[in-house]
Amino acid sequence: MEQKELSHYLKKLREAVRRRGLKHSQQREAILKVLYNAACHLSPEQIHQEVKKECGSVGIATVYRTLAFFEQEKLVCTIFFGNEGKKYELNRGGHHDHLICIECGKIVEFFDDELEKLQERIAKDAGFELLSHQMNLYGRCRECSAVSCQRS
Amino acid sequence: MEQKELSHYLKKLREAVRRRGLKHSQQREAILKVLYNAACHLSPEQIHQEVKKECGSVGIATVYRTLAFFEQEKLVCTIFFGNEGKKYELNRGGHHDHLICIECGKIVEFFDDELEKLQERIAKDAGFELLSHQMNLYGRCRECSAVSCQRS
DNA sequence: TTATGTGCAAACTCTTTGCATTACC
DNA sequence: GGTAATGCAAAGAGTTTGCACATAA
Repeated sequence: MEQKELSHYLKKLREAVRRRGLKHSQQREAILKVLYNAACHLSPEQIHQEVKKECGSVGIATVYRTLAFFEQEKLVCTIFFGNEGKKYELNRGGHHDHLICIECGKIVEFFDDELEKLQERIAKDAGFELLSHQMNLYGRCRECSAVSCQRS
Repeated sequence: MEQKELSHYLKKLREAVRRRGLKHSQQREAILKVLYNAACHLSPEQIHQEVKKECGSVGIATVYRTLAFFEQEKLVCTIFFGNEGKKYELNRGGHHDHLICIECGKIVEFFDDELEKLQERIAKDAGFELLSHQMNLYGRCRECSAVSCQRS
């Protein structure tokens, strides 16, 4: 999948703001930048920390309000990671699912076409019109498996 | 899958209690009964309501402590339903996943062998030792799809 | 009798809301 | 200038913890 530039997402944000008759704000752009630069999925608290580095004083309330707005506008994807709660990532257009290491917390993204088709079939068989899904696979990554072998 | 009786699960509970050198308690059995009789996945608050009907005064703290214990002992399965938070169901032994209607909240359980195998393959390809997974499919059920057709 | 289990209330975490002030158009 | 956006603090929801008392072994 081709990497899009930050300006692409800033443009989408400005369009969404205009469409809804809202006003531009520095904070929304700053939060979008943080999400763009993030290597992984961030919690609201983590986003708050990052945005403060860039934008001085930013309230956590603004982070929550902005994330809710981004979610509605599909600028971000929300993922629930078990006990770790909601996390956010920039919606770069490519749907994917997650493998999560229960030892070190590493998250690996993957996409599997066969899986997507299978889900469609399952939903159809149950009479459901499928809109979205979330699949998390929990396990031990290669490194952590190796470590636990050494221990035992 | 054959339906097991309540006594089967009570026995498992008593074994777990003995194994850990703990003491029997009425509240734990009452909570187990509630889970056994539940038609669907219950939130801690719902479990609390049900247990109070049967057992007079039961603290919400006891419900949380007991659910944590049941979870460790694999007597219950925990499911995260998006914004609705953690829910619990008795572990009846048969793993399954969930289809969730975003209109009416209906939850349909399903099991698909092909899906299980596919997950194993995906995890293996990524070097993960798969321990568990959760897959939720979100969509509109047959009834709700029909209603929204009428509206439009 | 002694350790575990419980209920209650307080504490804590995460998230949302009200309101005065600031920033955008 | 008018309206939306923000920061702060307070309020809520959900969950956990401390402690005195109750209860099982």
